[in-house]
Amino acid sequence: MDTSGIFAQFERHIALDEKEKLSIRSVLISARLRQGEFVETVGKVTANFIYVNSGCLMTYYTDADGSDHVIQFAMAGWWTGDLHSFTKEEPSIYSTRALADSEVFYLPKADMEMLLQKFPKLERYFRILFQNSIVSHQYRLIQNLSATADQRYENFSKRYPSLEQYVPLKYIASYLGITPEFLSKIRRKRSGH
Amino acid sequence: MDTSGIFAQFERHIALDEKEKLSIRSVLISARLRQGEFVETVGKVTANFIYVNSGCLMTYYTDADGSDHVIQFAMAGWWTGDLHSFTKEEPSIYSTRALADSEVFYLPKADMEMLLQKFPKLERYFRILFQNSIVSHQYRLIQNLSATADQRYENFSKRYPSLEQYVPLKYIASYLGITPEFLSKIRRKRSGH
DNA sequence: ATTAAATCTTAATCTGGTTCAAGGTCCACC
DNA sequence: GGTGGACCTTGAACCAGATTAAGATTTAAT
Repeated sequence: MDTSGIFAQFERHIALDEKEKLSIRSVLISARLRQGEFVETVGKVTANFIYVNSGCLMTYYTDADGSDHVIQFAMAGWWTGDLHSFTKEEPSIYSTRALADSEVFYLPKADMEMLLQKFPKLERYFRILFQNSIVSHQYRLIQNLSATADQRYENFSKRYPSLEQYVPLKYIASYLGITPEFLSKIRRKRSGH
Repeated sequence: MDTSGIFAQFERHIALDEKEKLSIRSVLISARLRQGEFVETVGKVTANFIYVNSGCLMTYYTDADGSDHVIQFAMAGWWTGDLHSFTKEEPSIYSTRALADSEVFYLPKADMEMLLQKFPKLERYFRILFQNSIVSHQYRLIQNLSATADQRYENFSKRYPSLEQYVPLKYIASYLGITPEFLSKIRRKRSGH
């Protein structure tokens, strides 16, 4: 599978020489996912950090009532997975699945740790990645605390216009923290009457 | 000011020798804050990453209506600040202030970058710190999406028992995403009738 | 092509939580 | 020791969004 995308991603924050790329390439596991296919399931330890090369993945939490709550969508160029399970090696409370046919690279935990030891600049890469991710999480939190469903939907559409193609509305509703029915109402109002 | 706490914190994830500690100590700026004092205010660029040595700080967002929404509390041993403003050097949308008399260390951005260059193991420290922070943020997001105010309050009390001493209830309500009035109602129900 | 399943919409009703307004409590400060 | 101010509580009216149930539309499998 083509690794130019993932290296372009690394090189947004750090420089890599051929030797380093070779090491990284040698541990990445490429996989093709069919739409709907599960990557991680509740109860199993997350063995890999996941890079989305193409397509779109979704990570969600299923509560006691059986309702799903979307934590994040991951498009091409994003990393995803359950960091809690991955870090602590405890069973995951989330599920991750493909929303469209997708190509991903798995980075197994042991290999990731090896790479981090061997190339400290990768620590820098992931430090920056996670730092930015915190900013996004805080932004979303603020949105949920202070904006109406209507405003949240508008911001979501602006922020992730491409997602509305891939993603069924019910998952967008879930991401926004509302029901599909209410999103439907919002959309009708928005579209004129 | 006593730096043993902050180094103990570093050493939870990385080992530091005396030379490294000296470098770090030489750039940390210690400060004492009075209860209520502002550390960062809306509209100004966040110049420092902030370590809380003792006491308790709070970071919050003030929306268009003038309501405050608490993003995080930071107790002794925690780092805090507006990572967006700090990273991008854009005006902060958050305020940070002391909830009790507190001691903090400021780590100015330029010094932090210098330290990260000089001691790559600090990249590792902050990578782990941020990685864990993402897990917490996701946990809170899930709570807000799937649990009732009642459950959220219960979980908060269990998770941060010490905070209920420092923190006025109205800020806990804000953190939970409800009004003080409704928190009051929840507390009454909880305490018998 | 046909059917079944998943998704999206509509409308009526209901509820968790807000808003508004008032009163009570606990300080700090002159 | 009283007065002002921040905080907490209470209750009534209200609303954003949930729930329930039904129908309409799209998608995918046979």
